[in-house]
Amino acid sequence: MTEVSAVPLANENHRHEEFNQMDGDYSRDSANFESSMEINESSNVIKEEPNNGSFEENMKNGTGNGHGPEKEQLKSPKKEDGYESDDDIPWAQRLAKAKQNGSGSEKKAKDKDREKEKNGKLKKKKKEDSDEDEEYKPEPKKKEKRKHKEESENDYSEDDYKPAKKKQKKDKEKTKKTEVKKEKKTSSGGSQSQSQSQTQSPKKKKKQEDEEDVWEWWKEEKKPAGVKWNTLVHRGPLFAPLYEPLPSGIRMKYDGKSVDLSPATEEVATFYARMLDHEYTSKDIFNKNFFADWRKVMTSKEREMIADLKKCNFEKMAVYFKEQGEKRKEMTKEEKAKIKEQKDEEQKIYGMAIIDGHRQKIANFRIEPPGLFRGRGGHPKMGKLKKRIQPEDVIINCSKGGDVPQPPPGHKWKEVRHDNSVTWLCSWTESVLGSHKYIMLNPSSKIKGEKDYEKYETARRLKKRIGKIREAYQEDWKSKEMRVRQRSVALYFIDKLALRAGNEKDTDEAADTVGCCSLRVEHIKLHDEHDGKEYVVEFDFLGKDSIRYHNFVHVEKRVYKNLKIFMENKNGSDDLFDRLDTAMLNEHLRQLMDGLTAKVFRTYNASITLQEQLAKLTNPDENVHHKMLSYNRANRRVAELCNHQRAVPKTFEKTMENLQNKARHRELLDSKTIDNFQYKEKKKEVKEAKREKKDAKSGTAAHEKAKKKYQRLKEQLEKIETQMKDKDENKQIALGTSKLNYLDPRISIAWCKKFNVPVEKVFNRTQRDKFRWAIDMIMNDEDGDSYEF
DNA sequence: AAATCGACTTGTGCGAAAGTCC
DNA sequence: GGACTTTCGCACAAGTCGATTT
Repeated sequence: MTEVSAVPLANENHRHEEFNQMDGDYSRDSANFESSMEINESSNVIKEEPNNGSFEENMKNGTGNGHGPEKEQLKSPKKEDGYESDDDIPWAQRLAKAKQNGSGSEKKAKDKDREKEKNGKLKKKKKEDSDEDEEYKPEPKKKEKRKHKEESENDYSEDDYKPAKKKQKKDKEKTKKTEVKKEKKTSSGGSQSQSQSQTQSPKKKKKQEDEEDVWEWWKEEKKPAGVKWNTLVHRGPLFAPLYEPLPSGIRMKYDGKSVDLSPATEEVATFYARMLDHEYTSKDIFNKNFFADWRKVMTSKEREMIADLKKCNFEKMAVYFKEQGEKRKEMTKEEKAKIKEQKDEEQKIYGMAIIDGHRQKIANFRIEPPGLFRGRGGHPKMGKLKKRIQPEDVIINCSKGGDVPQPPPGHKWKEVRHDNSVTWLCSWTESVLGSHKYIMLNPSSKIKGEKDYEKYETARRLKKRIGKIREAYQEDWKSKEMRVRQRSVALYFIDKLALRAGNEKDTDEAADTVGCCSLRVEHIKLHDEHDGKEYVVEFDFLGKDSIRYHNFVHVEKRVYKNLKIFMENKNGSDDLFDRLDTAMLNEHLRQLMDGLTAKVFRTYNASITLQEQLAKLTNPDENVHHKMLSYNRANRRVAELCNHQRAVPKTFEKTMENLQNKARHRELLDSKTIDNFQYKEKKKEVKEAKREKKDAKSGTAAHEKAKKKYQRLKEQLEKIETQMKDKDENKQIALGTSKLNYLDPRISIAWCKKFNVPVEKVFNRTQRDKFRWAIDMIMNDEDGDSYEF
């Protein structure tokens, strides 16, 4: 199951065609070009929001933010759609550059830029670079000059989204807005959100739509770059419940004897006890890390006594927790309802923030409880103690004024700040890796939604330029400069295989995983010929979350030869791209297109693949059920491309086993079980055939026969395999991640619209909340019909 | 100019809730 | 109505990428 077959995207030409064909879909209207120098300069000036009534009520004390009602935005020349030539560096960006260079004219700035580019190239030009088979000495360390200074502003100049088309419908839409509720409201009577005319499945309980207000931010003007909010009010984090010491009968044993531990020591012991039947506790690093950290919280007496983890017996604790778990399950309805009510209450109080006058859900308002760090893969820090977070560790970020959240009694915050250039509400430093953790808003919020929208807009812009970009990097395969060649080959992988960028990482701090730029020689194998294709690169490495990426990919001859060169005179543990890192790559990409980075390719290729596959697989005459099958298959192609396959879930295997046993006993075979039997049977046959083939003397007729049989059976097996795969398509591969993070929701929704599939079939409640902007844009806009499927 | 930091997105796994089956 | 499955949401780890520090 680990092997990823080469995805259909390998066919470059085909893809090119598709892109052009579908220009109308993944395209945009001419930019609504709002940026101006003034605004860029004063990006942190706080601007008063156009207020809606409830705002004041929510913000009882006003917000002494010192914001003035200034709202002048300089009109700048509208940029035409296009983006074709080299001259299309966004206007505002050029200005910024010009300023940096101390030159007033954008023209000059550009020239200077070109000069720099040239200089950089000349400087690098060495004798080593002759031609394709040049000899090149790998650098022991990658050290490349960064030639250009970064842009100082994130300007949104060129391709800001347009506020959705101003249609007359808008007024009607307005009525959909649910009331913004006051914080105080306790009357949670459910019957007031009748105005919701949304496509709601009738059987779904009216899930009290009272929480979040519908903020149609995509119809509003955008804030100047860098300003994330004008007012932000929230209640701070909800801390983990305090530790409750175990009942006196429940004790750990050391060396066979029950021991009383101090509360702190006991607490940490319970973390371990809870994980006893997890694989983690069998790992040396885990135990070593745990024990070291545990000892740190022990009293000196305890430390003296407890010297060996192996002599610790947590069994009694573990059993106790299991019992508690059982008890929880067996609680009465009333008890359960009570707990739920409590949770809802917490959600109401802590789970909401008011941002620019709108109530928005918070994603993770509960502070992570203490526990043992569960790193993935071979993480060097696994088992370390994740300490309890106290108010004194927490930084609060919110509006100035009286609505600053109060710390729990007897405590104070680490800091309260009012930084509207960031989106987080609270932050703290986590104790294992020392990295930052944040409380942020839910994906349905404006702040997240807008960012998501921008992401897909960038991907759309890439669509228009991808042809040229591909031409350019293919040209670079022949470059005299090794650094350029490496860059172009890496980019090719990122584009073709949707690899991640691959930042360097510290192996003392994290598991040894790689992405494109950090690939090492040992991660690829070159096959002059494989499976009937020539120039095949075999990738085999651990990527994010230590998920294996294993793929055989046919590549162009030039790429193949380049790889050979890159690998010359290197050890397996040497970097494949020794003259490249993500910073350089992204800097190059930024020069090709505003906002372009490595990850945009993943978004773009995922989205275009979905659209392409939907076009190919959808049959308008089929029923909704079949159409959904097609949709899921298209989605699955994307998941394959992104390598979002999860190991066959344990539950799935178990299910199969159970089914089989049942079936045997009751002779009641359902189709799933039959498939599974067939499959296993066939597999056995194949194995046998293989052995027969092996046993038969080569050259003899028997051998030939066995070989044929083997081939035939193998094919049959493959057929069954794919059939099963189809049936269980949604279980073998995790579609969720690509659906949530890579697929432009507008494609899915436009597809629904065109083929009369209810959106609810494709997106569940949460997803619809997250993608409300897209649903609105497509469903209420004739643009929605311009997608070609 | 590299190393580190900070903020944010992407990813998996797990537990609870919801659904299904007998 | 209880046992088992499947789905969903959340927790939180692990990436990306630009900014800041050294």
